[in-house]
Amino acid sequence: MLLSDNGIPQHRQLYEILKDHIGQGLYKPGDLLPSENALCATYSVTRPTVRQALNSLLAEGFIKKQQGKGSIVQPKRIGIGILSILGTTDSMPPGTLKTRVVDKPKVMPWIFDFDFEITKEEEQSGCIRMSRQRLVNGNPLLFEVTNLPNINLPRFCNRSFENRSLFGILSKYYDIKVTGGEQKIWSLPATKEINKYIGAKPGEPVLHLQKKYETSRPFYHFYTSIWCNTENYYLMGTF
Amino acid sequence: MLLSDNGIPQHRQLYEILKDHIGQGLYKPGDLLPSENALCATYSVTRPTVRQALNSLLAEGFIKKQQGKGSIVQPKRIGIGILSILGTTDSMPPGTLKTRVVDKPKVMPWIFDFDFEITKEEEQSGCIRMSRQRLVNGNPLLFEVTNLPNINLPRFCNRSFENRSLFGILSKYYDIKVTGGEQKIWSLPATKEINKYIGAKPGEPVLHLQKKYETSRPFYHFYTSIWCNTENYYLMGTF
DNA sequence: CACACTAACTTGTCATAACAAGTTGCGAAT
DNA sequence: ATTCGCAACTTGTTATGACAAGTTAGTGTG
Repeated sequence: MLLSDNGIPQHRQLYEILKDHIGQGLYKPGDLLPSENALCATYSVTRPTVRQALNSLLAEGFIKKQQGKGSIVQPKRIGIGILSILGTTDSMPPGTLKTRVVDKPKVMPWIFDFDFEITKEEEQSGCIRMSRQRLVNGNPLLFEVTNLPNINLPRFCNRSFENRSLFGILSKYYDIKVTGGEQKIWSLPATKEINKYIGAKPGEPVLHLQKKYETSRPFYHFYTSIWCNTENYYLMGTF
Repeated sequence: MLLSDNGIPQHRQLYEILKDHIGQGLYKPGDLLPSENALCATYSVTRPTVRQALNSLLAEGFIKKQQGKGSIVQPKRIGIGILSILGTTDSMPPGTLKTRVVDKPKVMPWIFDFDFEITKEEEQSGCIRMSRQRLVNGNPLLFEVTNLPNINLPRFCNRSFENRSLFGILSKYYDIKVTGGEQKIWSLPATKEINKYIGAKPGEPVLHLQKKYETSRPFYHFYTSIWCNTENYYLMGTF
């Protein structure tokens, strides 16, 4: 079991493999991952590579590390990683999240209902805007509006996003990977509009996130606004 | 300028130095830090050490890195890091945050108004509880209740926390450093009690965080609840 | 003058090596 | 049977070296 020489760094490949294994239950919460040296042997890489992969898993809360003991798999939690670099889909245990497209992606002028500066080039290119509703265990919990600059994304508006990950589509078809970003968080009363999608009665407190994502394509950013009904669920993160 | 051989790892020392330099304005937003090789030479360490320090600064949003260019100092933002591993005090630009102690630290039985499990040992030891109000530019914005297990913290209740950092006191006097943690975030209506401290009228949406901190002392955790008035400010983070 | 190329930077990735520090289990001594 | 201590693990830290990949500024050509 070794890693080929495509363009993807080895530590990234190993990260994906281990994340999948944890997601599939091959390692259960409380279990130890194979030791760093064991992973080195299994995948024919060296410790710096393995440690980079493990540090990514650590940063996103999938494992904890304890010196002298090992890498301990953490229990899956609703919303883990939604505050970190993961997309909404990747931050939920597989199967718990359903996505319903409310407004299909459509090219339009920018609507500045989010609070980040965009560049002139982004503004002139126009905006691809879509909105999606997210259901956790059948309950509508999140409403998400995504704005992407309309730069070199052929056929984007024709793709299906029903129950599929935006991050996955950007990565697979356009080789755009999310490298980081920033977010703003606050609390506000639900509006009638929001009520329709996440079932929070108008006036009830709702969690609001605005995110700016940076990507592997230079100067290409995109922006999402998320409204979250936190009456019965909360967002969770590790640090 | 070299780093001595005390117990603190070199990458940690370099991290602190660079964080201070950025905080003091020696490097301004948009500036490049010295290159990795230059830092190696200046502090007589090697690249893995420098890169570990820079990665910590990156994770907490103080810098961004760009391949081929360098490490770019980021603008200071209100609340940066409050969602990450930094304490409230360390996550604000120096001078903007004032702390007022509402209830001095006091030993008492645990009050489970927070939503984390604690161990039997923690429960039996009792709890040191304190509450503080945080003012940003003179405006009361945050109300913070801290619960620590009463285990081997001599003279803790006699110390002054007025305008001082809990993280700093734990580190300086008890050699307890925060190594990580988890948090839950949701939105709820302000109560009369909360209204007194952060000026949000009862019923208005308020941001609520509950944090569990893990420390360098094995099995020692502490817990904070934070209420935040987000009418005019928001919390911000990077990822 | 405008453009293309190159050299000299930067960070990113990865291999190899050694020792420190924390954890665990086993075997010997009590 | 219990305890102690050591050996064999684990991750943490740090050094050295090499090459890949992205940026920038200057150089030379058209």
